[in-house]
Amino acid sequence: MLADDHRMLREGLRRSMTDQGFDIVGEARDGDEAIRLAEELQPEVILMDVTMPEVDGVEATRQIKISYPGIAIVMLTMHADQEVLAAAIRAGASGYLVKDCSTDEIATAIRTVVRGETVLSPQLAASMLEEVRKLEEPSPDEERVITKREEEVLQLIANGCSTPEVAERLFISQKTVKNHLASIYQKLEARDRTQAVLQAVRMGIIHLE
Amino acid sequence: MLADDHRMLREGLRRSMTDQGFDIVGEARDGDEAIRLAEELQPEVILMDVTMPEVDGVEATRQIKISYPGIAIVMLTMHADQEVLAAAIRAGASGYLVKDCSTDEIATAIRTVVRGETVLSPQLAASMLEEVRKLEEPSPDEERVITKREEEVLQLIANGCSTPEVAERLFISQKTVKNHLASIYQKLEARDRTQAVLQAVRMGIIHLE
DNA sequence: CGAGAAATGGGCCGAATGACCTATACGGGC
DNA sequence: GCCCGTATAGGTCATTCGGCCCATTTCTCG
Repeated sequence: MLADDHRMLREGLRRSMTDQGFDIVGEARDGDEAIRLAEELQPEVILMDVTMPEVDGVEATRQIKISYPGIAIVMLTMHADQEVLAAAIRAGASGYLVKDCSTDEIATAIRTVVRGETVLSPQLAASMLEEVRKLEEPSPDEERVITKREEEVLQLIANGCSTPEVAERLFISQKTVKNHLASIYQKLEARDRTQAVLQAVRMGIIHLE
Repeated sequence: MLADDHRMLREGLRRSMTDQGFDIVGEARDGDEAIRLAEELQPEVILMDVTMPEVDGVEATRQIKISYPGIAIVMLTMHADQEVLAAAIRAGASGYLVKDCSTDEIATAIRTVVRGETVLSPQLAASMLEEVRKLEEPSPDEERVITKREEEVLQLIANGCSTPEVAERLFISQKTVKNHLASIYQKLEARDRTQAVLQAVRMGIIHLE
């Protein structure tokens, strides 16, 4: 079964999947219709676009999987987006392909998911890995709140240095360290070094070693 | 090409993959041999066990992919392990299957990876998602080092309380709070509250709100 | 050229902090 | 019954910490 809001894409998919030996039992133009048709037609596999009017593909997937866990759902998307990918698989999707893949690839994916396996486009597998890898730097830093020097001070404090030790390592006086800290407290709305460091970790400014 | 240190498994794979229409051009018994044979035979796909003598499958994958990015490598493993999965895909593996999957599933996986896509066993896709989801609770707490009371103190400190405030909230004296902190410092090898809280966060004892 | 930010530094002060010592009470386990 | 860990609490002390006042230099940007 197909679920996509673009007629041209649906027709293209229908033709190529039919050529590949699949039967298209129905087509939905939005998430609501996908849910209704899935119930009515009980397809083996649904090729579902992520972005659709009314109800998006992820939500439709969630609802269909609740009622009919046996229906395998392959999400199609225009762009490799880790967030959406995670949401889609959490919703129960068995596959996630970017739309520029070949009809052969889609056919292979369908054959894969009906066997209970999961298929990801390579770009998405990569981006998923990125997400796993970066447990740090979650924020691309909309704007640099903390200056370079302040960041150095913060990092040293996080690494276990006291004020005198930071001063020693940076070759500045304790007073300057305190001044930097005071500035940091203001910017991070912290009232002591502990809160400042925690806030900095949350914001991805500094990293736990 | 096959790479596995168990003869029985290699022979089983060779037979079933041959039945599925694939040609097995070579078999390796360890990671070193896999690297040498991959270079010599230039297989389209390698089915590679993760655990092998000499050089493990992940490292062999990395080295083969550096020299021959065109060779697709499907990792086989006994257990669903997120860490290894991440390492494997970072090393360049195109697929990651648990060994209890059917020969049909392996065949489908091979056909999928030669098309440039990525295949994950559903258990692994699930565990990968878990890893993404749980940005907290990374350690299952091998043993409870910190007592319940100490944990309460730590969490309050992490939430921004000073010693007097912790005392107030827990209805104990400041002195007791300090005693708990001193005990915590010993156990976490920290010398101040900042280090204690950071260490506790690293160990998953407390959570950033 | 002047405004403003960043980085450096000083002094003062009260509160918080951490190290060191002690002590009592309540559990459970050997 | 005794030991040990946990939780409670006290005291002393030097150090650190953070708030508040201030200043100088350098640099960039408009």
